Amino acid sequence: MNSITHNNLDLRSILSDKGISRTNFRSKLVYLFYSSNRSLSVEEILNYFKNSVNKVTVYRSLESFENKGLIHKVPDSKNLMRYSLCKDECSANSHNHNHGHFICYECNDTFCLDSIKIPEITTLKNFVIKDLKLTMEGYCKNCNTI
Amino acid sequence: MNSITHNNLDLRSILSDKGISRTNFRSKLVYLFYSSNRSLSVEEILNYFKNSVNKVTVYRSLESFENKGLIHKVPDSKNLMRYSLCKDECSANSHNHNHGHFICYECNDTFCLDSIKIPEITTLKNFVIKDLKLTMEGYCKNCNTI
DNA sequence: CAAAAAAACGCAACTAAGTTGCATTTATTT
DNA sequence: AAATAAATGCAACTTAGTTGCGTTTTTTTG
Repeated sequence: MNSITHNNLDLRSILSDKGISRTNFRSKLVYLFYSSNRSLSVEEILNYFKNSVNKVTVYRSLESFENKGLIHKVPDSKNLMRYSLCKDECSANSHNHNHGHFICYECNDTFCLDSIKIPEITTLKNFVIKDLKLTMEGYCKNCNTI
Repeated sequence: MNSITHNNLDLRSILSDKGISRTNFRSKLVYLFYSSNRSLSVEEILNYFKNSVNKVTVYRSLESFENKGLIHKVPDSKNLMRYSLCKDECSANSHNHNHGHFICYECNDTFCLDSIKIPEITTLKNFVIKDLKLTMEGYCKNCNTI
């Protein structure tokens, strides 16, 4: 029992492949991201692990995951940070998130909206764009009770 | 000397028109927004007023300005909140920010990019979009030293 | 495989942004 | 001008996130 899988993915080899140390906690954390398939906040992660892990470890693991191109940050308008799995085209050197995010006010879930392409920015002469985010907030398809 | 003007705008009547109390501090704050014509953080506002105003007052004034459709928040990826003047089409009931923002890593200034229109979102069935933000970060035309 | 090196971990203490309650002052309404 | 409503300042608090350091775990290397 030395491998954790999800949809035929060996999650522990994902850590190795990305150059992330395969500690007990990090293996469980990457499994949590893949199996829940939703964005997570630090608070949610701490609740999930029922305080069996220190918040410092969570912050440092998320930082490492982000640096190695495994997850990316999605800040919401209330200044709460959420973390979401990257698509394949992300790596340590370049995050490519050319799609929108939707954050639900009710359930706090984040949806990566691949269908919404962000237009190429060609009108910004002499600006160097390092990061680009299209963020929507409101009520998602599950929480929209109108 | 009972009016503060900027580019023929009577800034104090702007407060009255929006239904915001015309206190000493709020008059100065709205003048600061119009005259600097850039986004501001709470820290920058406190520095500008050299601690002659309490941070609680700053937060509550900004909250009031936002509720009345005078300014809007622009969160950056480091979870630092910035505040920026609204365009005319904003009111207490609806903020319409159908344009992108650019935040400079170097000078922290925020640029409202009216030239970049955000495409209409038509593909999100059963999602209720309450807020939409296109945010870019990098180096602005003044700080881009390449 | 064992030793050495590097990285991750937990703890405690800290920082910084933002909030709350309440008494006082200032603005607005009548 | 008096009554009412809103804004302000203060102190204390909350919450997210950070830092330093000694210990444990993982990875590298011979």
